[in-house]
Amino acid sequence: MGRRKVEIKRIEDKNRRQIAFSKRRSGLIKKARELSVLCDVEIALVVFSSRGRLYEFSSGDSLVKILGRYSGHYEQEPEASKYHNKAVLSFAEVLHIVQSQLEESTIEQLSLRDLEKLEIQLAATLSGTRARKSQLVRETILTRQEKEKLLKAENEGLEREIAEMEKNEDYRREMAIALMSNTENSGHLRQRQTLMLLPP
Amino acid sequence: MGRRKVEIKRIEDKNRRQIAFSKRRSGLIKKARELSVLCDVEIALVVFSSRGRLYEFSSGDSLVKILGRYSGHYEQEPEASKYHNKAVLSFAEVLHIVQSQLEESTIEQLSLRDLEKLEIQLAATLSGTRARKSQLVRETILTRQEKEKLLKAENEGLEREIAEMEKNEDYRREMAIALMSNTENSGHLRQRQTLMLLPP
DNA sequence: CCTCCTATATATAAGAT
DNA sequence: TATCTTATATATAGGAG
Repeated sequence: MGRRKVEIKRIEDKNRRQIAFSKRRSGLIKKARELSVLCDVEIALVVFSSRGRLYEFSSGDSLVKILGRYSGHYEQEPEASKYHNKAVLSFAEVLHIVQSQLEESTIEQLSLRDLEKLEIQLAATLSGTRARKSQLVRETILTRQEKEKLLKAENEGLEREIAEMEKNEDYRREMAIALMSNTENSGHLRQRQTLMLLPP
Repeated sequence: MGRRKVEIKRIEDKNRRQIAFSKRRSGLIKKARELSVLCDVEIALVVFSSRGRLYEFSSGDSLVKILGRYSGHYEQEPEASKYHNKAVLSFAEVLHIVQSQLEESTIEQLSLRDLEKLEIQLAATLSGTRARKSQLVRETILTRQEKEKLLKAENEGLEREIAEMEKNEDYRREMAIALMSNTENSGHLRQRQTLMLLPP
């Protein structure tokens, strides 16, 4: 698009590369914005320069919404939903670990803006792992036995989660959202849900 | 860039919007790929169509690498560093855990189980940032105008979430649970919760 | 939803400031 | 490095299949 055609391969000249980066980065972000506005869609774009600088664009109102759509996407994947159970297996455990790391330290001191950046990046990263996972899931076949084992473990995990939820008002909603994306059609959940809905 | 100039605002005609989405989406992804190749940088791009489909591009060699750059970025932020350090440390810890769990493998080679562990941890970290964010929001002094704006946006988001959920029986109860646990300080939610709890 | 077509609108490579 | 200029390369709107 310039005076001459450029091959799409790494630009070796450092100077030219930097100029191209600057121009194309802003062009890319502009395009992303246009697409999100014109077509009313959510877009998250993150660019890391080779020197570690971060550039980003997000159409995002709230990440909750984006993630909601995201899980919606996978929830509708029939193949994958069968196996999502697995993810719940260690959720409570891991959540506990991560929270104990983050809670105490300085996540508390981050600004809203910083938190949002963090969210965007986590979401982008997450989407990468999930995409890869669904690909794997399509290729994977689990035996019935394995499934049963997982279900059992999952129920144990859920009990812990619920216990935790009841301890911490602030996290309930987040937990539920997180759970939502991992518990789709799990029949063994219904009973527990019913208990929640119809407390004594 | 076509037969006529197009204003950058939501395309109301559904058909034209869909066509523009398809064309521009592929154009955007192409541009992202070109930028990452030409300038040798990491890029993550995620696009959610309004109907929940997911499109993405990632230059990502490995997530680990991207995460590494992420922490590098924040470690090098001079002004914010005193606040970021701790958080970055925590994040780095998480990263370390992930890495030690996965040992020598790259993300491309991870097992389903490992990917899910990674996903879980990311999701958990995200939930931590979101929880912290909503706390911050609550603590922040907002003008009445700002509050109204937020509530309106939130309700709109909720309406969409609910619309999506109503397509799927299995999620109703989970959402009800999630909403239930936030009844306390969100008056604007109550009405909707009732609807959720007592479906037609 | 694609692909192909064509006329135009945009993006951008070089160069200059 | 940021901006402006200009020639050219690309992207894409509208239409047809």
